Amino acid sequence: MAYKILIVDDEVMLTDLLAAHLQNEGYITYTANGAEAALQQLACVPDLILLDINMPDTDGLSLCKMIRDNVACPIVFLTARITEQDKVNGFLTGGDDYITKPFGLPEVTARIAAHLRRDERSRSSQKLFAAGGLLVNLSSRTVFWQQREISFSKREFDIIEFLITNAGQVFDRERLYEAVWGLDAEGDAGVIKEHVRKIRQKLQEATGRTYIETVWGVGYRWNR
Amino acid sequence: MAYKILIVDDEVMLTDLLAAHLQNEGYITYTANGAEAALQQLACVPDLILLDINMPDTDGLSLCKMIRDNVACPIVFLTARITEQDKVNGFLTGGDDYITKPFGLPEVTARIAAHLRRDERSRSSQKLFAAGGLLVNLSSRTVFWQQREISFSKREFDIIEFLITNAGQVFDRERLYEAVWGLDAEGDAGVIKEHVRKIRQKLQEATGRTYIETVWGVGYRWNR
DNA sequence: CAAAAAAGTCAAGATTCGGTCAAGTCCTCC
DNA sequence: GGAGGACTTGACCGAATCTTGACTTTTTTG
Repeated sequence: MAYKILIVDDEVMLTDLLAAHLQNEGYITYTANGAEAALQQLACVPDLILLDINMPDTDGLSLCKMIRDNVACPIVFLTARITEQDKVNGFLTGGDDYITKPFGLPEVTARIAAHLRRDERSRSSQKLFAAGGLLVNLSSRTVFWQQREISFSKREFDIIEFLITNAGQVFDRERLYEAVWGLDAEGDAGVIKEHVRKIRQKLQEATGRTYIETVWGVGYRWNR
Repeated sequence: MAYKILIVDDEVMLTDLLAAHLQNEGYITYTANGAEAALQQLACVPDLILLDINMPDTDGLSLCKMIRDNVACPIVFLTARITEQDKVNGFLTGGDDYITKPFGLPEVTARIAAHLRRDERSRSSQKLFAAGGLLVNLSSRTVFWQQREISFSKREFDIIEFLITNAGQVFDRERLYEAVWGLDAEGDAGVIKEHVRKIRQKLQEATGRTYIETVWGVGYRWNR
């Protein structure tokens, strides 16, 4: 299967060069020369994004956040340099990487290939979710905030697990109930309300946020 | 999109009954009354298979294996009972499920619907529409303009979703009402006027345009 | 140009939904 | 067999949303 790569940089010369090179390597490429164009191009649902975070007239961090909110693929940053501050700001999260300018084309292709391989492997069985200080480990069924563990009951964790592995998507209570209790479970999906309350309470207490958002009239959604 | 379901059982009465019922639910059905027929029918590339593993003259396990080697869709087993040994033998793998005989038709349809939904989710989890700076995400039910979210209520978003997935087409209020509220909904399609007003208001405020166009005497249309 | 028809606006009442709580049941581990 | 935690249930309340109907504006048509 051919991978789709979205290239975002303000310099047309550079995006074209990269696009030509990557097409040559067998990738399908999309380019965008600004923040707005980048967001539009997300509709192609790329497998990987090459992103210049130092584009003029663009707030790199919030563009990056927008991208992450809408697609779940690795982002490789093209940048003059990454400072410690950048890392703290959350530019780099789990699946991401950066390449400092100037760079050679072989370096770019090598990194891309490595990321796609890793992504491929981990997508099917990702067991660890990290999001802004919160660490959810599906294998050991534990949740940590900073160094401190937050304990959840079975049902509570099941709900978190389902939501977090489908982060960003909205599920109504029926679907959630079905997913956690099983297809043939009978009972009132209203229980979810109570469990969600408990989960939120614990998360709020420990982290100051609630993570699970209500979409009124529709259902719940895990917010990264 | 109509899903294709292959029904495999040696009892013609049963396959016919299931086929009739599922067609009624809007599925496209194919039937096979033996192992050989089943393998031939795989050519239709079904989205889900209902399979009796206790057919006479047939080794259920190897038939099942053959099927899996050729198509990658969930299989729901129809069986008298599943023993622990069956599970060990590998009848049940990741995406699969079983229904024990005797079963009711509602149970079958419920299971099928659930499996198809799950399958759908893993196949293409993000449904994104980008149009002129506007980013509409159907999975998370969010709408962004530049970096800023525009929030819509359930009905409002439902209307946007319908119009945007059928962008360019004109729908009269009756049709829109039917599409969003459901076929059997009773009520006045006049509500649409009010919801459209709210949608336009929010869009106008955020983006400076209205996107939903009135075709006088006919209906509404989403303009990119 | 005036009347009729269609579409848009507005405010208020009706309705639905989600959060919360308290109480009851079930289960497990001493 | 009892204590404690986990899971459910049902009722209630307030808030968000939906709907309605009267009214205004715009467009079409005779």
